[in-house]
Amino acid sequence: MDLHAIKPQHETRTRILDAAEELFMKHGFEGTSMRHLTSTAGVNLAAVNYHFGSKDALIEALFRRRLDPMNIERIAALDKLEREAEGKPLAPEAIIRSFVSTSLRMIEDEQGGGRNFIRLLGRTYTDPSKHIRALIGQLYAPAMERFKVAFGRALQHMPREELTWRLHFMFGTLAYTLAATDTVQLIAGCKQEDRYDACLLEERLTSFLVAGLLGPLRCREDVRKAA
Amino acid sequence: MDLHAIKPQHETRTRILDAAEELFMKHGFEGTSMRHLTSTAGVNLAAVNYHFGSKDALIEALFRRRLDPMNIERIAALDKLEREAEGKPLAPEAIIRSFVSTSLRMIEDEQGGGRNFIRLLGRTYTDPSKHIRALIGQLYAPAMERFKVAFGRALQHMPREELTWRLHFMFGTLAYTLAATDTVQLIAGCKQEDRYDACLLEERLTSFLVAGLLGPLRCREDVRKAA
DNA sequence: ATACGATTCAAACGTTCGTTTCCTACATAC
DNA sequence: GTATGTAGGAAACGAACGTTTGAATCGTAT
Repeated sequence: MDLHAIKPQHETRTRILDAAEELFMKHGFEGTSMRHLTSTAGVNLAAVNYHFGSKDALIEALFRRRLDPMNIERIAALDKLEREAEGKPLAPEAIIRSFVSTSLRMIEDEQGGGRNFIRLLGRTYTDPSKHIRALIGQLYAPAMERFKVAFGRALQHMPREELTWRLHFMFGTLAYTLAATDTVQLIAGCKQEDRYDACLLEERLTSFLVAGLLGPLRCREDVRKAA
Repeated sequence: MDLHAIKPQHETRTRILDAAEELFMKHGFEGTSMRHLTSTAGVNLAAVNYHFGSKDALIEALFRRRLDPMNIERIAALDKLEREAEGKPLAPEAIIRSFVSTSLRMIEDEQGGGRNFIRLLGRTYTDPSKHIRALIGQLYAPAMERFKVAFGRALQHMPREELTWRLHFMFGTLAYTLAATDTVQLIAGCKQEDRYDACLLEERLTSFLVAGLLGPLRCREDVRKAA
């Protein structure tokens, strides 16, 4: 339990988590067998159950490892924004950026498994398993609450209900963008080169989200008339 | 092979497809076993392999049954728009509507399994399996090409590359919205009542997408400066 | 009545799944 | 030295998987 023993102590766990990110991203949770997973990680078949307890517990540990620091970072970025604004309302674009860039920067993490995780995460928002969706929702809850309040303050003229929906759409756009880093082919004709240019992607995505969030409100009559 | 024999002939197939939509949506492809599927459908375990050949072939048939008519309907709606416009460029909002409303109207299909299918479809755009994503892409290809051209004509000032990305974002927003009809809780505080009001949802989603699509372009300098 | 193709059925196929067991290896503490 | 607790490894567990088989059943045409 001494300090100089810590690294080898956790090495197996880390190898398992890294392999899990890669394989769960490639083949899904149910599509990845423990045998495939442990042999990719270069550990014994029993290692997952020894270190994590079960496959489900491994999945939970996998998301906690990345998501908790990510959301802490997001909240810190928002805190910094608000400190600098000194009480003045924040620009919606700045709030969006502080949320989005945390995810996008991880896409460029080539050597670390960040990119694998991000794609996996984007897809898991709509995972079939209620249990997994609940886990993700729970891990996101603190940051989400914080950002909802911030957007509410920045857009005081917008009805709360409308805001909730627009945040939902924004969140969905981000999730899909993260998950579909190679589904771009669906909308054929995309150049390969800038697919992973996270900086350019952040600009494109941000301006889309800002426009969507600030788009003109429709009054009830408009809605009824269109129906 | 006579006409009066057709209904019972296809009843088992239909029962299987309906049950598959429900269970694949609830538990995913790999999470749904043939035993669970066939017992839910009220048919024999061997029926799937007899009528479809394999589980994979069933998945393909499932998507073809709904997606082909949907895309035909979409293209027809676009044709009608262009006929009525008599050569004048179409309003982007009208194009968006003709794509989106086909999906959203199916959400309200309670008794038919339309809602199940739509949620399943929205999630499958980012399915782990390359094979399945390729299938979806192939089934969408004709309609997608058609809509890309229509948007290109409606937005001649927009660089093709930018347009491609915005269509990608729009498609993602729609996909997530369809898939996450109960993940709305992530952005907590949503009223239950209007969750499935497809008409209201269409208005909200359309105005978000229109705003995002038409949002201000950023010139290269803006992008660089922000980086 | 008989023959025949299409469909349904119970049972079994071999494989793979997540998990567990039990043994060994190796530290550190006494 | 011996004891002790942590980690790795080989083998096996029972259960569940997708698929196949061969016989039974049905409706229809001869």
